[in-house]
Amino acid sequence: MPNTKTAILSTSPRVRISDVADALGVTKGTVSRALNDYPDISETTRRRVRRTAEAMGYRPLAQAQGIRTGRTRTLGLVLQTDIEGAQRPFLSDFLAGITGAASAEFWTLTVATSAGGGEMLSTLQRLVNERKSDGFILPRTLSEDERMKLLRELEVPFVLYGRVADPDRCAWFDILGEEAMRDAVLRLASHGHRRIGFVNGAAAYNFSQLRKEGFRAGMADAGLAVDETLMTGEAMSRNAGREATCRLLASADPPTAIVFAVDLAALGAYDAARSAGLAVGSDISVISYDGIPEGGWARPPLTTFSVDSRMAGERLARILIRRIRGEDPESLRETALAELQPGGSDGPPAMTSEEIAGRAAAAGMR
Amino acid sequence: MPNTKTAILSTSPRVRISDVADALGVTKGTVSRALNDYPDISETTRRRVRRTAEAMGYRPLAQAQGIRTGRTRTLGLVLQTDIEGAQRPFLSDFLAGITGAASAEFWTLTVATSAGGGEMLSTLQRLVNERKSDGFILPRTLSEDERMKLLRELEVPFVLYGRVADPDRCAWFDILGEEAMRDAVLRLASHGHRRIGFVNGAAAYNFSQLRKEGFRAGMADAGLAVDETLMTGEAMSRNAGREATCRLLASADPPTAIVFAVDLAALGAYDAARSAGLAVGSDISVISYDGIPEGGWARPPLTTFSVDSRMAGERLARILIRRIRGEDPESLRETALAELQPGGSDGPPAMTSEEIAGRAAAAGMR
DNA sequence: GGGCTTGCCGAAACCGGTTTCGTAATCAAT
DNA sequence: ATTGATTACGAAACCGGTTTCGGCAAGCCC
Repeated sequence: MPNTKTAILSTSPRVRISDVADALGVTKGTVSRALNDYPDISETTRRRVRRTAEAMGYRPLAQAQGIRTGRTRTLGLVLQTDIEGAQRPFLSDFLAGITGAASAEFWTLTVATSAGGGEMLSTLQRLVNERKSDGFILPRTLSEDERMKLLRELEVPFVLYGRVADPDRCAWFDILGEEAMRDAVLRLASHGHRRIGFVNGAAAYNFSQLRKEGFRAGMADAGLAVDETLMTGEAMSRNAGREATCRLLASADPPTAIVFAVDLAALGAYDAARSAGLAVGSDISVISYDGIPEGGWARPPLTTFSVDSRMAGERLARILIRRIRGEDPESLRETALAELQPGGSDGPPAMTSEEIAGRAAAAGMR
Repeated sequence: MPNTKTAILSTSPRVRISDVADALGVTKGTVSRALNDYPDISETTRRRVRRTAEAMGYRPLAQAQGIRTGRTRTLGLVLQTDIEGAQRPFLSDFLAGITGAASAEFWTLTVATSAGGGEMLSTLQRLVNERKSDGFILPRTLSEDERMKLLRELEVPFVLYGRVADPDRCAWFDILGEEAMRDAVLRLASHGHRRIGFVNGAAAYNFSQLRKEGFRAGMADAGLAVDETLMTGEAMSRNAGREATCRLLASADPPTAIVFAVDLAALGAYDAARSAGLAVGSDISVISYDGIPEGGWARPPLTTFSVDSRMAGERLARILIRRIRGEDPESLRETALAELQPGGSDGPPAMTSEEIAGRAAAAGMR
């Protein structure tokens, strides 16, 4: 009866697979197969191995497994840093969500950044090539997303934060922004608004298409006609939001309420309203989407549909892990709703469209 | 003459060390030693190996190296997510700095998060144990930093973002916040202010001690006496800043200017000033520190000393890499200055201390 | 010219795992 | 009882590197 050491009570040096094997009197191959659910291991042995491994605190070294399997239980996230503010406020929560869910299954997160789109692709390549990541979370899905194309080609698993028109081999998680936009319109309509404008985000993002559709759906549900002159977009920053608002206010028959696809842009509406001498929340109503903290500090606080970034990170991580483990992407598509966070930026219209036009003209917006 | 393949023109599969060795007609041991500067390789061979490896696009697989060497060219960063807003605005830039500098030397970044301090320590342990990180960047240095103690004990390299009293085996990078506080006082004094208050951050952070000293140094340089009743602290959020400001305004002989250690707190001063009917920038002057974007949107824009987080990330990454490579920590200590970003929140005093006291009393602050 | 270094490299062990292959033992079928 | 298939595991190769060890050849000294 050889090999009957009982090396329990592991000190600081790592417990290796051979330690577990020795303690059980089997070979490390057996331990490995038992832990990885190979079919040629008896149920009895599997249980014995499981128990002892657990008791000894054995955790396989991901990088050692990786040299044979090619996988190291690592998620990848490449952030694009040249885009306007966008992900800033959420980033911390988003990362917390991802790493929280990942570490629960003993996975980790590798983060990289890139400036331009080209650099983005080469960064993905590099991470794949150096096996620093088994798959990727792709935030900010574009309608035509080259990251997606590349990873499909390389046959590297990924999950989108956002949806996409061509769903071939795509897993995703997304917040139903279109529902929020729809609800925003209905809420404004119930306040009594009939002329409602829409300021969208950049058209390159897939979410912009969806939110626009949601706005239209809301208008239809409310029995209101969409005035195409009150639809504008490409507003991803506070400044762009201010300019877009000024354009709407300067129109012949300005809106009494505006729905924004992006909070940052909605904050610009505050600046524009101040210039025109209009009070946000009464003279002009604003509802937006994102739930950034600055919205809560604004006066009046911004009414917005807030997104739980931490939950998004968690669910994305879990989906990606299942995807990497080989599950069918078609079955890995989840969505959630944004949550209305009522502020003081919307209410019954205190002014008519004509009166607003007058104020705007007086402020020299026309 | 065996082994004379010339497997140039690598296709998609990785170039392995054995490919390089075969191409040169040497063993992989020789290639490895040549690339890692072993002394027992002739200069001629070393150059030949270098050139061929480069030409073939060979990059060693970090995880494969790691199983023998224990190191995988990976930096670690553990973010604490339960603390108020603090790092939010900078995080994206900070990460961009770290990963930019890291990837330039073919290193990567592993990010983890933790809620409490205890979880923080176990997360560090886990990353070290699973060899997911060769060393750590520790942001937000505390005066008594347990992370530091743990890593010292485990003999894992780290670099502080911030300085610390006990510099034993510590490398660091820091912004000289005390200099900024000093300059802030001098600027206010040159405006003509003589009663200047100070609102510090949380005392647990080492930077708070330093910034307080900087404030005192500035007062001394300006020939002004420090009134201890005008010194307060623990203001890390907008709300806390508002409350601290109210306390100062409610004092018998309130300040005409306040220096803040943290931008977020300074924004709270805007709220307090509004409540008291005081105009920031004239009735009451404010200068702060951090350079968060919200400061620029405030009205008037916040005068602040801004920190280049991207540069901080870059330098921290470079220092940590050198530290991991074995350089002496004593030689790895760098600092930089914050840069004054003038806004409209400071200027010559438009009111006396008595007048301010009157306004505060009228607003019911007393 | 013989012994002793020294420089330089090949051979092989090693790191901590996974996976293939072969085979002893068990079981079912003839 | 013999055969054939199955089960369950040991032995060993393997992944892509690093590091130790040993030995050949050239250089040095006397």
